[in-house]
Amino acid sequence: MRSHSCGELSLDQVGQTVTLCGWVARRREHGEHLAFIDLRDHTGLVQCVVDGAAELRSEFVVRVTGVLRPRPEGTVNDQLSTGQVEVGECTVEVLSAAEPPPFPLDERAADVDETVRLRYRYLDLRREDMQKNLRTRAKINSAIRSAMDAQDFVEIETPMLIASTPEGARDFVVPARTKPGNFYALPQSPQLFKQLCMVGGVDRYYQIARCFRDEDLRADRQFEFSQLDAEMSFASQDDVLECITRAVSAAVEVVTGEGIGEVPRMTWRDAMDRFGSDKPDVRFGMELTELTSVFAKTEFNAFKASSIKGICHVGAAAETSRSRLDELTDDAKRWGAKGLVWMRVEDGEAGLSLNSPVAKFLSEDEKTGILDLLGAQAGDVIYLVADDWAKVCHVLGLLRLALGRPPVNEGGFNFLWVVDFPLFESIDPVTSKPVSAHHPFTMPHEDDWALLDGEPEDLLKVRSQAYDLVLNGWELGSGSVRIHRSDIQSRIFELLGVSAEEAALKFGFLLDAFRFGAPPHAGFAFGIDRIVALLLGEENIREVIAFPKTQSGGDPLTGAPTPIEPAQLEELGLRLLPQAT
RNA sequence: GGUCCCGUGGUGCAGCCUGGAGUGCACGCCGGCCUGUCAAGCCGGAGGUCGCGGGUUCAAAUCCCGUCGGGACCGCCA
Repeated sequence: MRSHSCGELSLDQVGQTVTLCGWVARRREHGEHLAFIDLRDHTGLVQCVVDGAAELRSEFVVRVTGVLRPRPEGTVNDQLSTGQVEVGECTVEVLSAAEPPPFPLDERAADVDETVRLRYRYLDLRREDMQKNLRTRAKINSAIRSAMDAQDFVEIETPMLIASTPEGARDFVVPARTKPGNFYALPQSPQLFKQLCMVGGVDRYYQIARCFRDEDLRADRQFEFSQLDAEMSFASQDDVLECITRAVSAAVEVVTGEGIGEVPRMTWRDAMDRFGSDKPDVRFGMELTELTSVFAKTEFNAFKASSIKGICHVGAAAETSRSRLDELTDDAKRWGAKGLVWMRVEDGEAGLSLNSPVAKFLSEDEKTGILDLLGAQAGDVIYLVADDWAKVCHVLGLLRLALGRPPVNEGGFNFLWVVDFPLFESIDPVTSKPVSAHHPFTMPHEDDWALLDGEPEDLLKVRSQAYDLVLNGWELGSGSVRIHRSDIQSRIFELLGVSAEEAALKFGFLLDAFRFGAPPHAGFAFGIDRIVALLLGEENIREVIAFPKTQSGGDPLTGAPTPIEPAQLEELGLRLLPQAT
């Protein structure tokens, strides 16, 4: 049907008769007998010179046959990769007429209401940006698969219709026609199946898996998403990090032409202390500074707290108005702080001085301590939060991002392994049982096994062999060394307050499997949508998903979700509640 | 569950604060002119339930309340 693609044409093919197929991207008429058509396919644009174009309109699908020739002197277009040439002596066959598109299919589409783009996603996808994103995603998937194959991982597909488990995120649920009143769940991840693969002697498993979580959507979260899911037998944490780093490196190489070297590591504790986040964006400084000891004997009631930290926004005093400071204070309160103390650093008669509503409550030693530890200079703005350690880190971490985070496409690709996550994230105030930070099959750090028999506060100090991969402040994925010893697993369930009966009910098949000879194993999973978005400089994963959903979980193109017929409900043994109709 | 922002011809915006005739700009669309343009140019034209509902008012795109849709975020996402 065609001899060439539009974007591949260059001076090399001059003189050849070419047949091209594509869409009319633009038409420039110069009277009855001269017009220019920009013909577009997935490879790009090329200019066709035609004898009148009255019958052609935007987005008509045409086949053009003509002779490729150099453009006349002075008409070369440097903006276009095919700008040296044009197709002349054209005959044009209309393969499909088209209505005018509802929005411009060029770079201006970036400003169009996203709902409109999604309603006409098939038009949106014709755009160069979207073509690039889809094709880059495909290449990244391919590179990741190659990297995993080369490391002897076996690609295995796991079921999409599985048993629901109460742990973790809210499940998407599918009614079972053959067993009315029962339900399948869509997998939140293939977690249990990949561990069963290890028991099954697979040794190394991987899959680019579709996963489903019925939780509120965000710029970096959809109901359904893809992850590289992997699991290794007879492997340590270091083995996993090395293998995953190779896959990530292959993905990066698709976009930058270069792989990544060793990925730096940071402990969870350091990440929280210095950046106030378990997924620190290390593209910029403004680190949290520990100030608790400065206020050990303070007279200022608001600072009589177990933890005080501060951040210094260098040189920001001039640009930070009083109303902006009030906004930031409101933000801090929304994030859970009791308040936010701000201080403008100014030149005073005797060195630096602090301009702040609370300055009068602070001693000279305290003021000096703040300035010294933060290394503040005149013109800086200092923010302080006092509360318990976790709250202080959380609030200042969010404040740091609000004040200093660079645009998504700046600062390069700063991968980071965050290691030594705590095994338990908190003690439930009602049951006084610890709550798993990762999942209950995560292996505690060997050095901390003794703490498992200690007091509740000791439990919170237990580190796990769990690790996250972070890129520019986005959590790309997480993994852990799994518990393969039944004595340790029993102890963890005991601590979590999960009875043997309950464990058997929820995870019995896995625990059964482990009784038949489970190899030590460890694994990881990272989000494809996220890594592709970041590598392409997109701040929203919808830009790298062909048919994404809106924040409320709808699809403007198909109208999903929709009601179903009463007969369908009947067959499934379901009846709707009055408020659902 | 919560906070904030947005909604005006097909598209992007201005108008709203300070109420006074659907007013304006750019693109697109339709028609005409135009033989070297490339977001072609020039001339003319069509195109509107100001998201929806209610309230205040002599009068509402504009003020108030509610609601729907979209977006960002907190919670949530083992």
